[in-house]
Amino acid sequence: MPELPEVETIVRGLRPHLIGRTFAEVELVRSSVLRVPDPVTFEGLVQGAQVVGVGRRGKFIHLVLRGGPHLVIHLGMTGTLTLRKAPEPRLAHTHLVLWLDDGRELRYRDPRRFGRVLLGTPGQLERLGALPRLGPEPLAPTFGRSGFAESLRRTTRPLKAALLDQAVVAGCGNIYADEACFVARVRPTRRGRTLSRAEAMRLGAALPLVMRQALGLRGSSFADFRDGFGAKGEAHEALFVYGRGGLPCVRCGVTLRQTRVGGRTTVYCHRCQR
DNA sequence: CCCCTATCCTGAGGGC
DNA sequence: TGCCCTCAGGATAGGG
Repeated sequence: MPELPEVETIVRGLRPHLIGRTFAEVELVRSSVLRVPDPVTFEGLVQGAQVVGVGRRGKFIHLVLRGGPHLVIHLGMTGTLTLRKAPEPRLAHTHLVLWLDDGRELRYRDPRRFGRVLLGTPGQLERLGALPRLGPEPLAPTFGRSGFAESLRRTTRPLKAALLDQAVVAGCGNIYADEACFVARVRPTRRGRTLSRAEAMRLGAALPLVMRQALGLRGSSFADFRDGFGAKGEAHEALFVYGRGGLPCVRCGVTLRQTRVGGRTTVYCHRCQR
Protein backbone atom coordinates (compact mmCIF):
# COMPACT_ATOMS: atom_id res chain seq x y z
CA MET A 1 0.00 0.00 0.00
CA PRO A 2 1.82 3.06 -1.18
CA GLU A 3 1.65 5.83 1.43
CA LEU A 4 3.60 9.06 1.51
CA PRO A 5 7.13 7.55 1.83
CA GLU A 6 6.44 5.06 -0.95
CA VAL A 7 4.95 7.66 -3.28
CA GLU A 8 7.81 10.07 -2.55
CA THR A 9 10.32 7.28 -3.33
CA ILE A 10 8.67 6.81 -6.72
CA VAL A 11 8.60 10.56 -7.42
CA ARG A 12 12.26 11.12 -6.52
CA GLY A 13 13.32 8.14 -8.59
CA LEU A 14 11.36 9.03 -11.69
CA ARG A 15 11.87 12.81 -11.67
CA PRO A 16 15.31 13.02 -13.33
CA HIS A 17 14.28 10.44 -15.93
CA LEU A 18 11.00 12.11 -16.87
CA ILE A 19 11.78 15.83 -16.80
CA GLY A 20 12.21 17.10 -20.36
CA ARG A 21 10.94 13.87 -21.93
CA THR A 22 7.96 13.84 -24.29
CA PHE A 23 5.16 11.27 -24.38
CA ALA A 24 5.47 9.98 -27.93
CA GLU A 25 2.54 7.57 -27.73
CA VAL A 26 -0.33 6.93 -25.33
CA GLU A 27 -1.74 3.45 -24.84
CA LEU A 28 -4.85 3.52 -22.68
CA VAL A 29 -5.48 -0.20 -22.13
CA ARG A 30 -8.29 0.13 -19.60
CA SER A 31 -10.00 3.48 -19.89
CA SER A 32 -11.99 2.95 -16.67
CA VAL A 33 -8.88 3.88 -14.66
CA LEU A 34 -9.42 7.41 -15.97
CA ARG A 35 -11.65 9.53 -13.76
CA VAL A 36 -11.84 12.48 -16.13
CA PRO A 37 -14.43 13.25 -18.80
CA ASP A 38 -13.30 11.32 -21.86
CA PRO A 39 -10.51 9.04 -23.06
CA VAL A 40 -10.18 10.65 -26.49
CA THR A 41 -9.42 14.06 -25.01
CA PHE A 42 -7.04 12.37 -22.59
CA GLU A 43 -4.98 10.76 -25.34
CA GLY A 44 -5.04 13.94 -27.40
CA LEU A 45 -3.75 16.06 -24.56
CA VAL A 46 -1.08 13.66 -23.32
CA GLN A 47 0.33 12.57 -26.68
CA GLY A 48 3.17 14.84 -27.70
CA ALA A 49 3.21 16.60 -24.32
CA GLN A 50 6.49 17.30 -22.57
CA VAL A 51 6.99 16.65 -18.86
CA VAL A 52 8.17 19.79 -17.09
CA GLY A 53 7.67 18.71 -13.48
CA VAL A 54 7.25 15.62 -11.29
CA GLY A 55 5.79 16.13 -7.83
CA ARG A 56 3.60 14.77 -5.10
CA ARG A 57 0.74 16.02 -2.94
CA GLY A 58 -0.35 13.51 -0.30
CA LYS A 59 -0.47 10.16 -2.10
CA PHE A 60 -1.10 11.78 -5.49
CA ILE A 61 1.69 11.84 -8.08
CA HIS A 62 1.63 14.92 -10.34
CA LEU A 63 3.30 14.84 -13.74
CA VAL A 64 3.21 18.48 -14.83
CA LEU A 65 2.90 18.84 -18.60
CA ARG A 66 4.01 21.82 -20.67
CA GLY A 67 1.08 24.18 -21.07
CA GLY A 68 -0.34 23.60 -17.61
CA PRO A 69 -2.23 20.31 -17.35
CA HIS A 70 -1.28 17.83 -14.66
CA LEU A 71 -1.39 14.08 -15.21
CA VAL A 72 -2.35 12.96 -11.71
CA ILE A 73 -1.95 9.37 -10.57
CA HIS A 74 -3.16 7.75 -7.37
CA LEU A 75 -1.81 4.24 -6.79
CA GLY A 76 -4.59 3.03 -4.50
CA MET A 77 -3.63 -0.22 -2.79
CA THR A 78 -1.68 -2.12 -5.40
CA GLY A 79 -0.71 0.47 -8.03
CA THR A 80 2.78 0.76 -9.50
CA LEU A 81 4.27 3.35 -11.84
CA THR A 82 7.43 2.01 -13.42
CA LEU A 83 9.82 3.00 -16.15
CA ARG A 84 10.76 0.11 -18.43
CA LYS A 85 12.57 -0.51 -21.66
CA ALA A 86 9.91 -1.22 -24.27
CA PRO A 87 10.77 -4.89 -24.95
CA GLU A 88 10.50 -5.93 -21.29
CA PRO A 89 7.41 -8.12 -20.82
CA ARG A 90 4.30 -6.29 -19.70
CA LEU A 91 2.66 -7.61 -16.54
CA ALA A 92 -1.06 -8.30 -16.35
CA HIS A 93 -3.23 -5.40 -15.15
CA THR A 94 -1.13 -2.81 -16.94
CA HIS A 95 -3.80 -0.17 -17.60
CA LEU A 96 -1.85 2.72 -19.11
CA VAL A 97 1.42 2.86 -21.04
CA LEU A 98 3.10 6.15 -21.93
CA TRP A 99 5.85 5.77 -24.51
CA LEU A 100 8.73 8.15 -23.98
CA ASP A 101 10.79 9.71 -26.74
CA ASP A 102 13.87 7.74 -25.59
CA GLY A 103 12.44 4.26 -26.22
CA ARG A 104 11.32 3.61 -22.66
CA GLU A 105 7.78 3.20 -21.36
CA LEU A 106 6.13 4.57 -18.24
CA ARG A 107 3.74 1.84 -17.14
CA TYR A 108 0.82 2.21 -14.77
CA ARG A 109 -0.33 -1.11 -13.34
CA ASP A 110 -2.92 -1.78 -10.66
CA PRO A 111 -4.34 -5.30 -10.13
CA ARG A 112 -6.94 -4.29 -7.57
CA ARG A 113 -7.93 -1.11 -9.42
CA PHE A 114 -8.35 1.07 -6.36
CA GLY A 115 -6.10 3.63 -8.03
CA ARG A 116 -6.99 6.19 -10.67
CA VAL A 117 -5.63 8.59 -13.22
CA LEU A 118 -6.73 12.20 -13.65
CA LEU A 119 -5.86 14.92 -16.13
CA GLY A 120 -6.46 18.64 -15.95
CA THR A 121 -5.08 21.93 -14.79
CA PRO A 122 -5.19 22.28 -11.00
CA GLY A 123 -8.11 24.68 -11.47
CA GLN A 124 -10.07 22.26 -13.64
CA LEU A 125 -9.48 19.37 -11.27
CA GLU A 126 -10.62 21.46 -8.34
CA ARG A 127 -13.78 22.55 -10.15
CA LEU A 128 -14.56 18.91 -10.98
CA GLY A 129 -14.05 17.95 -7.36
CA ALA A 130 -11.64 15.33 -8.70
CA LEU A 131 -9.06 15.91 -5.99
CA PRO A 132 -10.02 15.58 -2.33
CA ARG A 133 -9.25 18.27 0.22
CA LEU A 134 -5.80 17.46 1.60
CA GLY A 135 -4.40 18.37 4.99
CA PRO A 136 -0.84 19.45 5.81
CA GLU A 137 2.22 17.62 4.46
CA PRO A 138 4.10 15.72 7.18
CA LEU A 139 7.46 16.34 5.49
CA ALA A 140 6.95 20.10 5.14
CA PRO A 141 9.16 22.19 7.46
CA THR A 142 5.97 24.01 8.56
CA PHE A 143 4.16 20.82 9.63
CA GLY A 144 4.71 21.58 13.31
CA ARG A 145 2.80 24.85 12.92
CA SER A 146 0.11 23.45 10.61
CA GLY A 147 -2.55 22.93 13.28
CA PHE A 148 -2.36 19.14 12.91
CA ALA A 149 -2.04 18.47 16.64
CA GLU A 150 -4.91 20.85 17.40
CA SER A 151 -7.19 19.25 14.80
CA LEU A 152 -6.63 15.84 16.42
CA ARG A 153 -7.81 17.28 19.73
CA ARG A 154 -11.05 18.49 18.16
CA THR A 155 -12.43 15.18 16.85
CA THR A 156 -14.42 12.53 18.68
CA ARG A 157 -13.19 9.88 16.24
CA PRO A 158 -10.56 7.32 17.22
CA LEU A 159 -7.07 8.60 16.52
CA LYS A 160 -6.56 5.95 13.87
CA ALA A 161 -9.58 7.16 11.87
CA ALA A 162 -8.39 10.77 12.08
CA LEU A 163 -4.86 9.87 10.92
CA LEU A 164 -6.27 8.03 7.89
CA ASP A 165 -8.40 11.07 6.96
CA GLN A 166 -6.48 12.84 4.16
CA ALA A 167 -8.09 16.14 5.11
CA VAL A 168 -6.50 15.90 8.58
CA VAL A 169 -3.04 15.00 7.29
CA ALA A 170 -1.98 14.22 3.73
CA GLY A 171 -0.31 10.96 2.83
CA CYS A 172 -0.83 8.87 5.95
CA GLY A 173 -2.13 5.32 5.53
CA ASN A 174 -2.53 2.26 7.69
CA ILE A 175 1.17 1.47 8.18
CA TYR A 176 2.43 4.87 9.30
CA ALA A 177 -0.71 5.65 11.33
CA ASP A 178 0.09 2.65 13.55
CA GLU A 179 3.82 3.41 13.57
CA ALA A 180 3.29 7.05 14.57
CA CYS A 181 0.93 6.04 17.40
CA PHE A 182 3.54 3.59 18.70
CA VAL A 183 6.36 6.16 18.62
CA ALA A 184 4.07 8.72 20.31
CA ARG A 185 3.05 6.06 22.90
CA VAL A 186 -0.67 6.68 22.34
CA ARG A 187 -3.29 4.02 21.63
CA PRO A 188 -4.81 4.35 18.16
CA THR A 189 -8.20 3.56 19.69
CA ARG A 190 -8.15 6.77 21.77
CA ARG A 191 -10.69 9.43 20.81
CA GLY A 192 -8.99 12.58 19.58
CA ARG A 193 -10.85 14.66 22.18
CA THR A 194 -9.23 12.71 25.02
CA LEU A 195 -5.65 13.54 24.00
CA SER A 196 -3.59 15.83 26.19
CA ARG A 197 -1.71 18.65 24.50
CA ALA A 198 1.54 16.76 25.10
CA GLU A 199 0.19 13.57 23.51
CA ALA A 200 -1.04 15.43 20.43
CA MET A 201 2.34 17.15 20.14
CA ARG A 202 4.10 13.79 20.39
CA LEU A 203 2.00 12.51 17.48
CA GLY A 204 2.80 15.65 15.51
CA ALA A 205 6.49 14.90 15.98
CA ALA A 206 6.21 11.12 15.50
CA LEU A 207 4.48 11.16 12.13
CA PRO A 208 7.23 13.06 10.23
CA LEU A 209 9.79 10.95 12.07
CA VAL A 210 8.43 7.56 11.00
CA MET A 211 7.87 8.83 7.46
CA ARG A 212 11.40 10.19 7.07
CA GLN A 213 12.78 6.93 8.41
CA ALA A 214 10.71 4.93 5.89
CA LEU A 215 11.66 7.28 3.05
CA GLY A 216 15.33 6.74 3.90
CA LEU A 217 14.76 3.00 3.43
CA ARG A 218 12.93 3.60 0.15
CA GLY A 219 9.49 2.60 1.45
CA SER A 220 7.78 -0.49 2.81
CA SER A 221 7.28 -3.39 0.39
CA PHE A 222 4.91 -6.04 1.65
CA ALA A 223 3.15 -7.66 -1.29
CA ASP A 224 2.95 -4.91 -3.83
CA PHE A 225 5.00 -1.75 -3.43
CA ARG A 226 7.74 -1.18 -6.00
CA ASP A 227 9.66 1.97 -6.79
CA GLY A 228 9.73 3.64 -10.21
CA PHE A 229 12.09 0.95 -11.50
CA GLY A 230 10.40 -2.13 -10.03
CA ALA A 231 12.64 -2.47 -6.97
CA LYS A 232 11.43 -3.18 -3.42
CA GLY A 233 12.03 -0.94 -0.43
CA GLU A 234 13.35 -2.06 2.95
CA ALA A 235 11.31 -0.01 5.40
CA HIS A 236 8.96 -2.90 6.24
CA GLU A 237 11.86 -4.64 7.99
CA ALA A 238 12.18 -1.74 10.43
CA LEU A 239 8.53 -1.34 11.44
CA PHE A 240 7.64 -1.42 15.14
CA VAL A 241 4.02 -2.60 15.07
CA TYR A 242 2.44 -2.85 11.60
CA GLY A 243 2.11 -6.49 10.58
CA ARG A 244 3.44 -7.63 13.98
CA GLY A 245 0.22 -8.46 15.86
CA GLY A 246 0.84 -11.34 18.29
CA LEU A 247 4.61 -10.75 18.24
CA PRO A 248 6.54 -9.15 21.14
CA CYS A 249 6.75 -5.37 21.47
CA VAL A 250 10.27 -4.27 20.50
CA ARG A 251 10.27 -1.84 23.42
CA CYS A 252 8.83 -3.83 26.36
CA GLY A 253 8.39 -7.39 25.09
CA VAL A 254 4.66 -7.76 25.80
CA THR A 255 2.54 -9.36 23.05
CA LEU A 256 1.25 -6.76 20.56
CA ARG A 257 -2.52 -6.58 20.26
CA GLN A 258 -4.34 -6.56 16.95
CA THR A 259 -7.81 -5.08 16.58
CA ARG A 260 -9.96 -3.17 14.08
CA VAL A 261 -10.34 0.59 14.23
CA GLY A 262 -12.10 2.63 11.58
CA GLY A 263 -12.52 -0.59 9.59
CA ARG A 264 -8.76 -1.13 9.44
CA THR A 265 -6.44 -3.65 11.06
CA THR A 266 -4.66 -1.89 13.88
CA VAL A 267 -1.71 -3.10 15.97
CA TYR A 268 -0.49 -1.54 19.20
CA CYS A 269 1.26 -2.29 22.47
CA HIS A 270 -1.20 -2.07 25.35
CA ARG A 271 1.61 -1.48 27.80
CA CYS A 272 3.67 1.17 25.97
CA GLN A 273 0.69 2.95 24.43
CA ARG A 274 -1.92 4.56 26.68
C1' DC B 1 -22.05 18.54 10.69
C1' DC B 2 -19.93 14.52 12.02
C1' DC B 3 -19.25 9.70 12.31
C1' DC B 4 -19.57 4.96 10.70
C1' DT B 5 -20.18 1.17 7.47
C1' DA B 6 -20.37 -0.99 3.02
C1' DT B 7 -18.40 -1.09 -1.39
C1' DC B 8 -15.13 -1.48 -5.12
C1' DC B 9 -11.27 -5.34 -6.76
C1' DT B 10 -7.73 -9.24 -7.17
C1' DG B 11 -4.38 -12.32 -5.29
C1' DA B 12 -2.46 -14.65 -1.40
C1' DG B 13 -2.89 -17.94 2.04
C1' DG B 14 -5.29 -21.29 5.07
C1' DG B 15 -8.22 -25.30 5.71
C1' DC B 16 -9.89 -29.55 4.14
C1' DT C 1 -3.84 -31.18 -5.95
C1' DG C 2 -7.45 -28.16 -6.10
C1' DC C 3 -11.28 -25.73 -4.46
C1' DC C 4 -13.48 -22.45 -1.50
C1' DC C 5 -13.36 -19.11 1.93
C1' DT C 6 -11.41 -15.09 4.16
C1' DC C 7 -8.70 -11.20 4.27
C1' DA C 8 -5.85 -7.16 2.84
C1' DG C 9 -7.26 -1.70 2.51
C1' DG C 10 -7.63 3.93 0.06
C1' DA C 11 -11.27 6.53 -0.90
C1' DT C 12 -16.01 7.55 -1.17
C1' DA C 13 -21.18 7.10 -1.21
C1' DG C 14 -24.89 6.98 1.62
C1' DG C 15 -27.17 6.07 6.08
C1' DG C 16 -27.74 7.31 10.97
